[in-house]
Amino acid sequence: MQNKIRVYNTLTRRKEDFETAIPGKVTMYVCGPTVYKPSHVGHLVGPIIFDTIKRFLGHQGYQATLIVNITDIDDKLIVEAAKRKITVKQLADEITGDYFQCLKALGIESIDRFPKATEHIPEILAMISKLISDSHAYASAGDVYFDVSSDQDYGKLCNRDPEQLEAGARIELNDKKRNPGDFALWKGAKPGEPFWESSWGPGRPGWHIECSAMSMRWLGETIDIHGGGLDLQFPHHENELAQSESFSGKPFARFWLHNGLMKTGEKKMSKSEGNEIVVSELLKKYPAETLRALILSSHYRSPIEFSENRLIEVGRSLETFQRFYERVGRITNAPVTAIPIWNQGNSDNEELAAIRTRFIEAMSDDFNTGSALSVLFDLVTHLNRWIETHKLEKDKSSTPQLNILIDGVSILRELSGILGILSPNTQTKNPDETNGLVEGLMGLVIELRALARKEKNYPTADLIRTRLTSLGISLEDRPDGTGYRIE
RNA sequence: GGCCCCUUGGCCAAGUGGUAAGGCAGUGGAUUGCAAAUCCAUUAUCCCCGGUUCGAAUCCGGGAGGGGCCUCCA
Repeated sequence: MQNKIRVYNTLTRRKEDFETAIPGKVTMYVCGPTVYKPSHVGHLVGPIIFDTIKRFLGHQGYQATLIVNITDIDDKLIVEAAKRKITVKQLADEITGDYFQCLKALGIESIDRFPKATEHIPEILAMISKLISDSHAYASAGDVYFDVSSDQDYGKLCNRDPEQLEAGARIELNDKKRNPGDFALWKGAKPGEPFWESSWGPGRPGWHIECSAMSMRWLGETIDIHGGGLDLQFPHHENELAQSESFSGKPFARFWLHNGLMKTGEKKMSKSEGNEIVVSELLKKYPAETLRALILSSHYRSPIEFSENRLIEVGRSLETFQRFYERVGRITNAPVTAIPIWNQGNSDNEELAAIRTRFIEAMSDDFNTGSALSVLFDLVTHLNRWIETHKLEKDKSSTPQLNILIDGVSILRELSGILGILSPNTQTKNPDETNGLVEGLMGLVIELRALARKEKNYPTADLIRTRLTSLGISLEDRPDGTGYRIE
């Protein structure tokens, strides 16, 4: 029943058949944010993509579990909290709240758990202890380091020899380390810093160990999908992989998926570049679905150039769907949401079935959302053409043709739900529109204009329309009457 | 310096061996009193040079341009 899914695996650098450890189940771990500054657009790329992947896997019959961690203890948090004269906890809570709001706005509700580093200190300590006793790590003056030379495979994820890594020679010099490439599992606390007690003295976890500990705690020693931004491939994921497999002796993740990075002005968007677009600010100006659609319009491994122009362009393309929904609503005399989603695509109509198959195949090929989205445009064009060919706007009685339209809408709702976009009525409505006053006034104006048109008083009719346009209201004379849209 | 990736129409973007999806913008047509919306049509020497092949955007080699990682980063 399940379609064959192909996935690009960073570890092997090729597309592979997607097979999970337990048939029918998928465990997914995606690296989340370090919560010290509000989320920028780049931070949401991963969540949007992996949310979409989970939706699709669910649609294909998998039972998927998705976990995204929150890094709530880290040097950057300590610095930022000190700068703002608040505690690390206060800072983490505030920024985590911002992150959750962004996720909610973007329709990301599929994440099953958000484990926090600070809530997994016992697991982290246990893991470090075992790594030390297995000679994969060593304590050194209050710190604990992972011994890179103890791992034969080190470098396999990013396809590099340890010597090449050292050749970079930009690794921080630290005489507590045996090898320059060794990385901290535990960092001894300096005076005034937050700390947890440990056998090696007071301190805090290193950056990478939390993900290993939390991934294993919630999903087991081998997970199916480990995801994150391309910039995490090294050193973060390489180190996670090394310490996890040294710890368990088992493969840490079956598939490593890395999403491309958001760029602004040719450069990667990042806090350190100082070119980041804060999501909460952006969402004041643009619907969240537009941002989501922008990200899904290209392949997840490609870099995305962010600009407001792009966002406006995508928003414009999305209007086609909203207009279509309104058009269908007028034909069926009910909101389009009243049309159920059958989720099985068992339309008798061959053309609809073929379109649906194209979508599933696009998604099955390494989650090609851009290609899948184009299928949805084709579907709407097909259905608009269907409406015109069969004059469904003029003859609204129930006919086989109308039923096929409804089949098509059901499929559109089903498929767009996988991408998490194109939901009806999600465009921000003008609040005035809901209180009935505008509606009443518009009815009056349209009636007056209809009278003028009847008398062939076109200058007056056009004056009304032009003036409304300048107010941001467009009139549309349709076969079944005049309608209006507020921009 | 090392490792990796990208380059498709005005812009964005699918497409890994059989002669180019889709979106935005533009143009022409249908429709309309005129528009809008919708539909139809239309816009590509696939960065350059060479090679492999009956056949390449797709594979190989070289070149140019751009990006990522090697340090915190989604």
